[in-house]
Amino acid sequence: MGKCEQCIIKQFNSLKSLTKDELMRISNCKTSQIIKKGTVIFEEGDSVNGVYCIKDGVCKLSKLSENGKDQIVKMVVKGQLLGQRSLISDETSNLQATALNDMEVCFIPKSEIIADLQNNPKFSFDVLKEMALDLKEADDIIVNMAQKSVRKRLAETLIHIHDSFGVNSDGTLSVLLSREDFANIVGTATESAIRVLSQFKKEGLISTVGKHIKIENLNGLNRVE
Amino acid sequence: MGKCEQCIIKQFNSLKSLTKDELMRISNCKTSQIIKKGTVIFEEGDSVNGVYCIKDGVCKLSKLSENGKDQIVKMVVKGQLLGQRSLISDETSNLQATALNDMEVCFIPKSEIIADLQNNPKFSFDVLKEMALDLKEADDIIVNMAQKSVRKRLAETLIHIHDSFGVNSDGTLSVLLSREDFANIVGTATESAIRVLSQFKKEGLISTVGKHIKIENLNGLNRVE
DNA sequence: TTTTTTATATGATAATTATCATGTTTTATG
DNA sequence: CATAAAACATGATAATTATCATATAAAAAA
Repeated sequence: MGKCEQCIIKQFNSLKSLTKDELMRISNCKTSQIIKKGTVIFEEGDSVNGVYCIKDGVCKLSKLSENGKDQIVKMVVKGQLLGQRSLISDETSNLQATALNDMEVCFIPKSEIIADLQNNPKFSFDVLKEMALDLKEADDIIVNMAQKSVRKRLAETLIHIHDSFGVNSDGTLSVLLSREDFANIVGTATESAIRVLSQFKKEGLISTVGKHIKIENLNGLNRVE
Repeated sequence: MGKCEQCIIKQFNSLKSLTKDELMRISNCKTSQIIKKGTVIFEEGDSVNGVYCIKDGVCKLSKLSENGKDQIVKMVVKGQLLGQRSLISDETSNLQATALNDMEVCFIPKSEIIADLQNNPKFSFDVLKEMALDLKEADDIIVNMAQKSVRKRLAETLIHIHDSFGVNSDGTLSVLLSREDFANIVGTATESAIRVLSQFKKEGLISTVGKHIKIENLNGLNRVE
């Protein structure tokens, strides 16, 4: 099993601010896991007793609404930490995490890392920074949900996935989502998401290779209202 | 001017975790301000160089959308801190803060308190906790915006204001909002908010005394779909 | 107080989005 | 491979919400 102090993934998240000693200690108690696509990593109400450092793959964070739909609130990708909030609060999770593809993660027990949050100000400040960024992004999503059309939100979602998570060698979006996932990000009915994507295709804004989506006209997508 | 170390307001926010020495130092550099209703405390793009401890009054945090509407993302009331994010990030504010009534605040310059965030783990952990709570609330709002009707959202907004901010002696909601504010919380057109409130009134769920709203049937409001 | 402005109210209509129905394609499974 | 299940697609229609128009009431300003 790899050693945290040598792992390059940590450069992309707050674990980079831990000292070598702290990393070595964590390395000894972490567990490395392979998580299959579709697996629920934790669900609403679970006590998440640690953080997951994502070495590979993507997962979605969602919350079940009373109408039975699963609203996706955020996607967490390779390099990022999952479950940071479990370190800060003793409450159970308010979100569900589900793997969107096969993932490789390291799980660090809360008991092992919580002291570092108290003792290493650089680390806690880093966590604070990430949380502040998450909050800013959440605020933006609220505004989008409240004020923009489904068409616009879906266009922005495609652009966001393109810009933040990148594309495969053939130009298709590297994060593969079902139409239902798109609907659950945008907050609309699955049929509506399908319809809008079909429309985008007709307009030449995107193309599809099987389930994979490729952005053909980024400027056009940006101009969608 | 009052002294922070003797001020009871701090019990309601993370400042309670500062030591007496830290509080005394802060007390010497803070400025006490009266902010008139309607005043913009800071706007999007401003660098907010410190935090406001709210001794009295309420303000709204909003973000201007491209369609010209001002989406209200959060309300900050007496006892809470405003502008915590300025301590963590050097970015300019992504939100505008506007006083909803006459406010009394203390402004603590960032330069004076930033070191405490680094040196006092109890304080920084407290800030972290509040940020985590804000994030959880923001996630909930995203789900509501995405999945619930205007009618439901407005009912929930009334209940939230009732439960979190309390009522006056006559039972009316203590936070006085215009119909436009309600629309901007719920993310709908002002006319729609007006219509739904009129409907609630007809149904006996609420009553109005001038601009003031009183919840007449809390269970009924809870049952709104 | 009178005037002007702003906020509230409500109708008519249009636009957006959801829901239901149904068919096709793709993917999983025996 | 055959068959079942899931995902995708699209039409028809209903429900929700926005927009525009206009009227009234309340608040602010002269």
